Amino acid sequence: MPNVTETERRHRPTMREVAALAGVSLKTVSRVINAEPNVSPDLADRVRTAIGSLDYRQNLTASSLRRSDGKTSTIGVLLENVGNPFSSAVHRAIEDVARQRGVAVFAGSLDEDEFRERELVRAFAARQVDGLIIAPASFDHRYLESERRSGTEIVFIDRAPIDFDADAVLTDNHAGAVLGLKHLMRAGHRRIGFLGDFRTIATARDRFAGYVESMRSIGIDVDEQLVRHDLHTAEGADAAVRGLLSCPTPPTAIFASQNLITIGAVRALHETGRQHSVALVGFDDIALLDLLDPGVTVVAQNPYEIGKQAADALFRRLDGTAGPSKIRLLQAELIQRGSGEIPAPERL
Amino acid sequence: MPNVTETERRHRPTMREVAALAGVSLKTVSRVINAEPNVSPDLADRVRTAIGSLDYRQNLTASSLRRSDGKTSTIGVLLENVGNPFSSAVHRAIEDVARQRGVAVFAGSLDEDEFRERELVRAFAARQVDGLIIAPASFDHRYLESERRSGTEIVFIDRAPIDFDADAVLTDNHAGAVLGLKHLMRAGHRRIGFLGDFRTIATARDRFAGYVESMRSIGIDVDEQLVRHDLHTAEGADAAVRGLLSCPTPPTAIFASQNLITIGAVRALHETGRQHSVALVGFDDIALLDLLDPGVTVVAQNPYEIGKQAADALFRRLDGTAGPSKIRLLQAELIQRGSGEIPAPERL
DNA sequence: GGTGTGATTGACAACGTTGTCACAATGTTA
DNA sequence: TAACATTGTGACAACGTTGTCAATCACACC
Repeated sequence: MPNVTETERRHRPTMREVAALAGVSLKTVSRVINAEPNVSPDLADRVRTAIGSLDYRQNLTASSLRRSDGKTSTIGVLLENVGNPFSSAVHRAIEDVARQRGVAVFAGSLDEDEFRERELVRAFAARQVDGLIIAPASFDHRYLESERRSGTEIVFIDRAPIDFDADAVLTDNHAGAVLGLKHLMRAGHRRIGFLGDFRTIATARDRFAGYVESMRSIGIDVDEQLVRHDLHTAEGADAAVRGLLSCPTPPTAIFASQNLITIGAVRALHETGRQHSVALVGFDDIALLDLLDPGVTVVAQNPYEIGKQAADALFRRLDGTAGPSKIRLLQAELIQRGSGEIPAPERL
Repeated sequence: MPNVTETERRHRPTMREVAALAGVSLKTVSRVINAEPNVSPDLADRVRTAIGSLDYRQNLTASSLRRSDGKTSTIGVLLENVGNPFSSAVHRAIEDVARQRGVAVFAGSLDEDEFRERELVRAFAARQVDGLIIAPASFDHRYLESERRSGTEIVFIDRAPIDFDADAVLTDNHAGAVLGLKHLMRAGHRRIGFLGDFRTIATARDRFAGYVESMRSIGIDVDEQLVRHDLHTAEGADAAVRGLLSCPTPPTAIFASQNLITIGAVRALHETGRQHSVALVGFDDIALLDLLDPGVTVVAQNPYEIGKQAADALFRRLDGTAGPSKIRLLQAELIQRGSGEIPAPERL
């Protein structure tokens, strides 16, 4: 086969070429492609034949530019990190819903970076997405007003919108933390360590608030020595747990409030041989936690459900549903596997 | 604040409006936005002020429609499943490379479905992506010729292109399997079970070929009783391992040739209490495998590196690099953690 | 036969942008 | 001073498509 020349190479067949080959007008081709009524069967056949022989593909960007509704059948998803298990489960759920509607999905990672968030919103908006699903890294979402004014629907996930009115699908982090802590307390624990993510993150603050409230509810004031904030990696959590365990009066149980933190905590407990004596409850489920010894008890969010509900909410808006914005609050679930049921040692 | 009316709502400001406000021509606005030379500073300032006060955003779809190169700064990524750890690590790597170039990334899951692959290629092509990175589910890639003819660059990952000439980034699955099996053999194992994915998948066949060759190399013909193909889920693998273990002459070691299969195998071994007596080597690494007891020895691919090299290759082509297509073959790495070092029992 | 109705078809403009070109103003050279 | 290059600017067409509208045709009705 001879080399394709540059001119041949760059060119996708256009409607005009299909029209010429079929011997009809441009508009008739458009009608066939968009399945508009009132095209005679023989012309339609000729058009379809021409489409087949040229291997014509519609240019959706030109189409949506011209269309009156301007819809591109494209949405953008902004996640913490497309590579982490939580985000990617959310992503998959959104894709499943979008797929049924022929909607393509842009995805991007924020890495807790506000600047990156705005950059991605801008990049997706410039590509005329119909809607955005955002797990925000920023703390002031007023900048999104101008996107919405221009017709982009927006749904928040995981973290609530701030100074901005929009639909959201969230987990009740406060209640989730309380669930985990009450469980540890039922096993007799009173000295419970808390491992938290960056306090700039609203969900981290909510989980800490749940911890504080649970402790207070049994008349215990929070002991600062048992609290480690601003952890964000497994390594940081590992070090934090080693620190807690070497306190003069170490905790008898640990509440690890995020998945990477749970991994770090598990590692520290295993490596110091304390996994059977110090109780542990994590937040967020991860594969294989059930196969550890002991299995790790967690308060599990349902990331797939978050993604699904967010996508449903977004498409409902895109279908024209009006009405006040709605926050959907999902409840986390306690999964008992052993580590959270380790009883507190006898009181001294 | 009064309600935004429908007309206000749908409308993004256009260059025309910016031009009117700044008192210049459309083309001058275009020049400022594209940083073309030869615009007087004061006009440029007026344009920038107008852009700011209208909160104008360029419409990239219109721009790329008009541009001579037709580039959209958008690529599409087709993965097994955006929600699984391997795919999502690849995805993240691609995003990181794309980000540096201001390129947005579409992602989609194939779930081993050829039809879905074609559907997604079509969906992304209709949106005028500049390039595609594909972990294919199909077995004949000639249908992609027409995409490439129209200027879309294509790079394959994980699985080689078939009847189609394109760049690819692959792991040497055959060598990887040999690596794992030789390791088990060094620990004295001769009866080694094999757990394989669908044989329709080329990588699964390669890994099995590595198993067969390794066994033959020490003079052992493959015992069909020790081989279980066409597993695709953890549950299937779990059942398969239970089956293997209840053979009259069960294997002393197991090679689990994929990540979900490894999870199922680990589960079966733990639940039957054989995790310390039957050796196990898995293919693909997963978080927490190191914390199990025993830790799970694996032959690890490097999904991030696959994604990174694929994106690099794609952008090199998009930058105009010609030349014959190139297959990059990455080597898998053995990570010893305990399960693969369990010695074979004394010969009878 | 005149008129209305609906189906079929195409010419044309427009979506928001950039490429091309023409033109005026200014500076530079012989 | 004439000729010419350079800079700055805008008018216009075009990218590939769809919305609008008008024209044509067949048919049915009074």
